[in-house]
Amino acid sequence: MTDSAKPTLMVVDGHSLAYRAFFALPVDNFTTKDNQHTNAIYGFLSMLVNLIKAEQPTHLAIAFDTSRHSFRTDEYPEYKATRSETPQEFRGQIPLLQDCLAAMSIPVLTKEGIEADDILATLSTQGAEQGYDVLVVSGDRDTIQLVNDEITLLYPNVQGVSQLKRYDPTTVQERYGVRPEQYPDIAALVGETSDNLPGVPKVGEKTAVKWLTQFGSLDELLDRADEIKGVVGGNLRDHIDDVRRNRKLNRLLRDVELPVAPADLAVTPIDARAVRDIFARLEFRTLLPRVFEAVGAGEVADDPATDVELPAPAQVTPDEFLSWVESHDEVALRLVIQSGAPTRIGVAAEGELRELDWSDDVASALRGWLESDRPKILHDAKPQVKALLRLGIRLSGLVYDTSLAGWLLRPSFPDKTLADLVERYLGEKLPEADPSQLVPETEGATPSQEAWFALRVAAALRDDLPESVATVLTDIELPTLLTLADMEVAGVAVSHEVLSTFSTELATRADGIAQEAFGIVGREFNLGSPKQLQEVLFEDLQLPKTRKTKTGYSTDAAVLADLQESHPHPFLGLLLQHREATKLRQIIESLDVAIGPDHRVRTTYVQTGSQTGRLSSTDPNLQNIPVRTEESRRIRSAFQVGDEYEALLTADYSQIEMRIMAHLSGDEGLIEAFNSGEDLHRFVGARVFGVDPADVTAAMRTKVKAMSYGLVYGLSAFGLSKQLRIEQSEAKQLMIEYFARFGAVRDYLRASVLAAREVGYTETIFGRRRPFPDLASPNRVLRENAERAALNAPIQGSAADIMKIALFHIHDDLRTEGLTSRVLLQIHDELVVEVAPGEWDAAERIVRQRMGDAADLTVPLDVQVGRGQDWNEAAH
DNA sequence: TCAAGAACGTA
DNA sequence: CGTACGTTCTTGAA
Repeated sequence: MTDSAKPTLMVVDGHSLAYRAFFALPVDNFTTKDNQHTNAIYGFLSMLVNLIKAEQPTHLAIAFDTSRHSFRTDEYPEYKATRSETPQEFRGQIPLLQDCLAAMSIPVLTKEGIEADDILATLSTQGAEQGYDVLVVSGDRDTIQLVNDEITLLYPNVQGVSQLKRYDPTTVQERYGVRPEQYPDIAALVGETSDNLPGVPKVGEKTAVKWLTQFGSLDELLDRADEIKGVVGGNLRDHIDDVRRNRKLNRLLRDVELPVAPADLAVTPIDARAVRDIFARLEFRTLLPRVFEAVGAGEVADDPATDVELPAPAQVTPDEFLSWVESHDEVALRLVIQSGAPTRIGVAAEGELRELDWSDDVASALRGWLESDRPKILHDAKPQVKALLRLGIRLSGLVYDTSLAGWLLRPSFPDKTLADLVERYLGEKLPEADPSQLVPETEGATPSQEAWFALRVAAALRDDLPESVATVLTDIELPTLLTLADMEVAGVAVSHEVLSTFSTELATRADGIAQEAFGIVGREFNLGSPKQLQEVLFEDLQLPKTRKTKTGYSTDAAVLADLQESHPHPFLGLLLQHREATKLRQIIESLDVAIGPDHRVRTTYVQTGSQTGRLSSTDPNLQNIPVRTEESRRIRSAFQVGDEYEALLTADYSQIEMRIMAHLSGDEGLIEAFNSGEDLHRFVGARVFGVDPADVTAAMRTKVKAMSYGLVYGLSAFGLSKQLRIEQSEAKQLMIEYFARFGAVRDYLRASVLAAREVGYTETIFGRRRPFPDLASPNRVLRENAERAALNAPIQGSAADIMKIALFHIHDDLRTEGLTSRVLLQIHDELVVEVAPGEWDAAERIVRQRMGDAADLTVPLDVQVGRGQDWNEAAH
């Protein structure tokens, strides 16, 4: 251990150690879901954490090479020339590693034309002179020359980076037989293959050490080279120039000009929030606590303060509560909800808190205020709005929802809870009771205290939210929230009878199929197990191996269809049928159990559930009810008009994304297509294939349709060919022809991604933003994924904006016109409305008008409306 | 008990 | 090697 009286300076060669980690750790275990390799980052950080813990450095820096080019390559172009290109998968990790280090407040040092080891040499020399114990951590043997009484080298073993060997002057002497400063002489004689520095032939470490001991120094040896006898003597004389060159190149620079001195490298507190963010992005879970432990809890700069002084809630009477809230312009409100009903209410404004238990008296005292436009700030308002709705109270004056604001600011990183936001935007800790303890040690925050936190988070978010995004919150998301609350409370009537009949049918059929399949295979097994299925397909039935997955070979529907074509086998068809039947049955079952006592199913729309601005639907998901096949639509026929209502109305936007594409790109051809009244794909097909619209064949239409939709997703020729099952060359030709007629579309898409790279985010027509840091990533896979998503985001996002605007306007119109009809479901581009007796015409008028006018585009928004007793019937 | 992966439903 | 979601099941590790 080091002398505790002296400060310890640790300097690390980031490049060489990360490179070793890169080869030591299997990449398969260290790849994020979006394909970023992280093995080098993980390995390096893991080693670093262990080092920090073991050595407790007071000063720390990591040095990196800037490029292959350095003053050494200037002098000797062949230097390191035989090294194979560092893999892209490695290089892509370096910037991310440096981001991690930045978050950990560890200085990263680089200098153009200088190698990391020269930086280490300079810093360690300075450190030793200035009275530090110095630890050099490097995987490069040249750093052995730095070792002295003050400077210790930690050098990784062959196995990797988990074990580091300590070299002080004694161990160097033992291992190499010379003093540390003589090591470069040995290396010069022996040569260094990895640096492409040839030494003297037939001279190894043994001989080199013997010579140096004999002659005392390298200069002396070279001067008296003719005294060496034999073949090696001749070799030495022949290669004297090489040896001199090697010695020159392997001397590390100790006087590099650096912007920092050892004293500037004092260990500083880490940025806990930044570390958490980047580790989450890299999907490091176990590393986080190790980092915090190594640096010591007290040294976490941003670690949320747990001892924030909370204002005390004042318990008041309902009347006092009311007069208090009425005396404040803007208050934060928090309702505690249990089993869907309020149990307690708290408010906060200007650092003061008021709260009380919920009761009928409270409800009647506060109803007026709750339903007034007096400004209210909530966190995750929807469940609270719903609880009030069930009591017949319609919350109004919702001016801010911190959950929505947090999501709008960072849609990719949903800070779900108030605690998350408090930590991120206030750097404090929201007191939470430990739910795992029956009698929690720590008291959770009271409702008014939570309101107080929400109030302050709202203030912080208002500062951070760009104006256009704030407009999206106020003009789109908040009205949408109130609409969704009504939709969720309403639910949709679903017939258990229709479902259970169908389910029984499917179960019988699936059993029959399974038995038949087992007969063919000759044994019974679990058809739902991909693993067992692979045995059957590729071993028992000897079918050719398919596309590889992480765990084996794919057996998905597309692959099975391909197999069926190339190697027809009755089992394959049965398997597909079995899958279909069991899948439908699953969906039916999950729907069936969700039916409430009033025969209605209530979903929850997650307003912060997507990165593009779309809604998502859970418990159950009503946005993925099957529709594609005739049979599966039987499930939709179970969604029926409720008692007291007359019909279901469905309304959907036709080709909304292509219309947005036409609007955003300004493509004359596409705009004409939509204004012509002609079927879009027929029109496009006519242009692309140079025929009359009437002569567009079904095949042509299919192709341009796939192309048009593919455009919105950033489709490649490869993907297009795969989907259409045509040659890649044909797909390529199709794309060429398409863009020849609709070139502005391509121009727009290119420009849009380029602009996103510049500003770092995409924007919808209405100003909703989505950040795309990866557009600048050196990792190709990551970057190209980001490019496709960035291409799609403004289009899908604008469509989502438009639908939300239409949705809440329809909702509001229905109410202001005093109608009972109500919106029940939103499925991205479709709405389902339950129409009360006698209200059909009014409802249809409102729906058509509001959907058609939701946005002012250069092309019309076309709306298809259907009517029926059930969802399936209404779709026509 | 949990997380990951495969598969598959929707727009 | 096409975007955005949620759910179900199996499997293997904890």
